[in-house]
Amino acid sequence: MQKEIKMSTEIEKRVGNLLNSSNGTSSVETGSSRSSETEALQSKPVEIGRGASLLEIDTASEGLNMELKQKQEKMRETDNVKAMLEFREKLPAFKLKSEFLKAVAANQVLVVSGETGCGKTTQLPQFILENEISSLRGASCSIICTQPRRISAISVAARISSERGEKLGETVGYQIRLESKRSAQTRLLFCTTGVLLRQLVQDPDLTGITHLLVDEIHERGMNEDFLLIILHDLLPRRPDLRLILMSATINADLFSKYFGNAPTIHIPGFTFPVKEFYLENVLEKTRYNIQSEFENFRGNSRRGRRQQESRKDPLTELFEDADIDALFKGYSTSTRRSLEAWSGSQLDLGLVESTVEYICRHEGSGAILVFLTGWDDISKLHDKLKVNNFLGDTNKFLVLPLHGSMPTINQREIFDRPPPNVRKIVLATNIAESSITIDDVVYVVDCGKAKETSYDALNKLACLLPSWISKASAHQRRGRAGRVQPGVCYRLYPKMIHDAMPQYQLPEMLRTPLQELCLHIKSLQLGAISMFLAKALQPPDPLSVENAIELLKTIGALDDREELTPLGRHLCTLPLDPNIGKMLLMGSIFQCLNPALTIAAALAHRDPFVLPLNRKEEADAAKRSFAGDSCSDHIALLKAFEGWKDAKRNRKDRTFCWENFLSPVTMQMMEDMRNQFLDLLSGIGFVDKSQGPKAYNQYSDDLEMVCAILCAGLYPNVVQCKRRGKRTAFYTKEVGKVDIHPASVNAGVHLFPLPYMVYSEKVKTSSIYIRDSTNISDYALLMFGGNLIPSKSGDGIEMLGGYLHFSASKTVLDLIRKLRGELDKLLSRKIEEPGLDITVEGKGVVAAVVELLHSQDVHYR
DNA sequence: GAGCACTGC
Repeated sequence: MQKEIKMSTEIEKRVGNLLNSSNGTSSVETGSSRSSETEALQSKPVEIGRGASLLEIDTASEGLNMELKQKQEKMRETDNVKAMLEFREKLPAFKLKSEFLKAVAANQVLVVSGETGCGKTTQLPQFILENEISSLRGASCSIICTQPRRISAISVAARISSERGEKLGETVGYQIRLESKRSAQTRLLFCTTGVLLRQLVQDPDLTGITHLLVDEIHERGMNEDFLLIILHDLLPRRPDLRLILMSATINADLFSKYFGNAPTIHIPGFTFPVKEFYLENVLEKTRYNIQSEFENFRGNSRRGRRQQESRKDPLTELFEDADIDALFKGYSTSTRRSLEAWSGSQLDLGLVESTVEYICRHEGSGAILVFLTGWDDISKLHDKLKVNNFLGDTNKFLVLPLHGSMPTINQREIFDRPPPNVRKIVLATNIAESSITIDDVVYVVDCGKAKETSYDALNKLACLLPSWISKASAHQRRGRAGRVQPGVCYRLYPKMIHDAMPQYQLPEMLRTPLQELCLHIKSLQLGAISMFLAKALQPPDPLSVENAIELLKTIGALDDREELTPLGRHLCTLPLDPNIGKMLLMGSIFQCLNPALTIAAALAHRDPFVLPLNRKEEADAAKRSFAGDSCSDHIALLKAFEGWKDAKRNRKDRTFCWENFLSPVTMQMMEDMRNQFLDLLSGIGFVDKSQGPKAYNQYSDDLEMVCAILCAGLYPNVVQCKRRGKRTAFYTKEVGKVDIHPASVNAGVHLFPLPYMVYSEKVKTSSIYIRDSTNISDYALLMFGGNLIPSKSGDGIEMLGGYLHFSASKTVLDLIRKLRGELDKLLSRKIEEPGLDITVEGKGVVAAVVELLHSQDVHYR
């Protein structure tokens, strides 16, 4: 589609005059649009600073060694610590203390496997600390233990401090993003894996660290897998460093092999037994009658179903091909009929409800935890339980939804024991599998599925689809029932399906886009990206790696030789997705600092808008009112934050959040992250804090400019809006037609003032959705999008590898090319020399760009 | 005509 750009002669004249008025830029080559970012940013590396290491160690002094030892021994005599010790001695880990310490002394790498409740996380790091201190090495030891989640870093550090009879932050501390409790005396530090990875940029050899424990590696998170590759390379350079890998029992051998058959210690678990039932047993107990969704089709319902649904997962197919009558001979007719009708691809909420009802009627007291896949299931089951009210008295039940985006997420009710005779029923997603632990759960109902991300490298598409969980996850879910007493787990899928489940989930590195990881690899100077990633425990698909590198080149972070450009080096210092980092930098450069900080914080963290169960329409309206007529989810986020800041000044922030369906915790996190970004921008010279906020916000209230900055950052995430009669259809280069996500402020809007959208997230679920979007103009794209390529016919401009075409009169084209050329020159100078004041140096160019952006609405309506 | 797994710097 050729897009014609009509510019009024008046605008043409005004923009031209402004451009020509700019300092010393009269000798512009008009055809030089290719000399933009990527090329111009290649020279002059930016120094990546070296700072202090995570634990600052005093030079080991004998006096301090003795002092630490005496203090430890003195504390052991206190009643408090004695009582703690009594408890600790009952943990399975305690019996292996000396074996563990011997193994640590004798081996550089040790793998410890242990089930939940064995005490490995709280005891093993503590054993090392105690041993070092009593061996008079307390002053020089420096133990780090990484955790995948912030909460566990804090809670484990707090637990160990109290077991030692100390205050948190003395010898035991923690450090997570934007929050730490540690001191000069801290010898054992719990941090998130992400914090350690950032620290590695400044201290690649982990100088001074004596012991490193990496916990929960069986989860196969991206950070943990990444860290293991780095450590694999680091160990030969640091023969004195001790590495202890901690994993659940399941796949300890894999890690041992990766580190040259490192010795393995196993610690038995310490939880109560949990009985398990599968679908066939549950049906026998509940007598629930599963109705086939294809009951209306002629003949065999299963065959009818198979004809209806073309592509199914192999597990579901496996069961549908099974001979039910032969396999389940001993079972009742009604169970067999239900098994015939059961569909593995669709959750039967009636079955879930009936199982919950069965537990309430026939089992003893104790909370029920139901694992479901998402918001929809939780909402529907919640309504069903409330409406059907199967046990008459609603006061006897406390039904609580537990979903990361629901406003109830921070309520204490979830953890509190309900009053006697009241049964707590928690309807949860995967969040209750490892992030949130509810102690009093005795019954688990597991639907066997979870929404899982995957990455389609061919279409460069992230997917979020419900799929069967792994045996490891099923085991973990079951274990949630046995924390305080023996429990029961009701699995709402046949045993046959369970037996066919994959042993483990695919590692995150194989399920996610890799651009942020690739940038991190470059910043740590770990060599060629694909060579480095090939060394992983399970290396990602080369095509995924290629896609990530290509994207980094497109946005100008890497050059043709895959080396960091000056822009790329700046992006390395920002803990953000490269596109969002670029948006932030561009915002600070073009005088939109406050909006850029806010939008970057909102996109990097979770969505501050909560999704309440019953007041969806109101929540939707609140979001739309923030967006006004901007046609932008990003502007809605910005306005919501600004409103919150105002409310906070008047101490009305709680009410403001409640009325506008915002999460107070997320808003606070956004504010803290903004401050961190501001510090980092100041560190690399883009912001001079002594200048005050006004110095960087000249265009912060200029909507066109803010949207242009979004375009600069989010490119090449561009959507074409095409009019189809009274509606608009949306297309991307990679996957063709897409839909606006129904939660977007742009959903249901039929006509847009401007011809393009930029977005930060595109996810395939039931359809391919653009989750957040901002409507932008041709001029925003021409000034801040990708490089301008002359079209083959010579009378236009192309972008996005020829996907977008623009045509205009020769004078207009020349003006656009000239202006863009000047803008790119200014930008590269600024990026090489962040202190440069573009309001002085590039006054004319910037003014001309602003003029052009403001004229955008004259040509599309 | 429709929908929002979960972490982390």
